[in-house]
Amino acid sequence: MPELPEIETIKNELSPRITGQCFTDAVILDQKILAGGSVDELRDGLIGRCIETLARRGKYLILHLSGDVSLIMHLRMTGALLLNPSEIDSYARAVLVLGNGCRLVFRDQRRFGLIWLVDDAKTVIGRLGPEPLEQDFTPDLLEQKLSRRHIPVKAALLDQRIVAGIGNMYADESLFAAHIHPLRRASELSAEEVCRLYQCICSILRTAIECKGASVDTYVLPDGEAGTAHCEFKVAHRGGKACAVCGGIIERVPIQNRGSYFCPGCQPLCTDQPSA
DNA sequence: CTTGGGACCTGGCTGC
DNA sequence: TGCAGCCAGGTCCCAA
Repeated sequence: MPELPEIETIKNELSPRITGQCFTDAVILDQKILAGGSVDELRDGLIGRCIETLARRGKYLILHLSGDVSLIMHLRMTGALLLNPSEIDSYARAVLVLGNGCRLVFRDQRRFGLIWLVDDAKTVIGRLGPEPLEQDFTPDLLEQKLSRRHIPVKAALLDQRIVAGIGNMYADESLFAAHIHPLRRASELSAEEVCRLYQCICSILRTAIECKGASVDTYVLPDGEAGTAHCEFKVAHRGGKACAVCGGIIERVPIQNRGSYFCPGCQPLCTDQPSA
């Protein structure tokens, strides 16, 4: 699933290859990919505009275009952005053609991914919380936000208004690294625990970016290569397997209808019983 | 205001 | 072998 490290990787890989290029054509193969407006409106708004910069906000990829317009993409669960793929298969939803001949293909099995073309990016990303790897995200800010929420801390980490870009995989990995059970109430974490969680979130995300993302399910880099961040996973998608730290069996519990994986030995629900 | 649950979508897996 | 049913999950929307 593309989360912050995967989108950051896609941005980094695409940026040197498409910055400065103008759109010469846009073929929308599945109208459902458009978050608003018609196919003609998108084509009219896109063709002739140049890509000035690429940015990422949370799990959104933002292409700042000439004329103060932004093309925003969200890959949701199974989306991928491919640059000049050898084949355009039945899962291709949009093909964007650039002046240098490059074809940027939005591929998506489950048809949840979305594209916006807007004058003001804030209409799409305005509600997002702080960027976890930026300076304005601090342990104090995280503690302040978590203290008001009486939901499981795992659910709080998935709330993009609390912190942007964390999804199911990296929430599980961050909680494991911080030795915090995913069902602990967000508001009941100690200041020390929140600080630990903050450090683990930053560390887990940075490592995943260095690995160019986690290729579970359909995520690949724009050139079709796989990332390797999933090789570092300790609990995510490892239900029933042995914990590499304590040897216990990794369990799965549903939280907000999402599978949450954790090690009951390393992440005790009771805080007064230190882990092995 | 907060919280919880359903909808969206389809490939892959399980079980009969 | 065939098929029904369920699971995966990011975000939005609605109800309590």
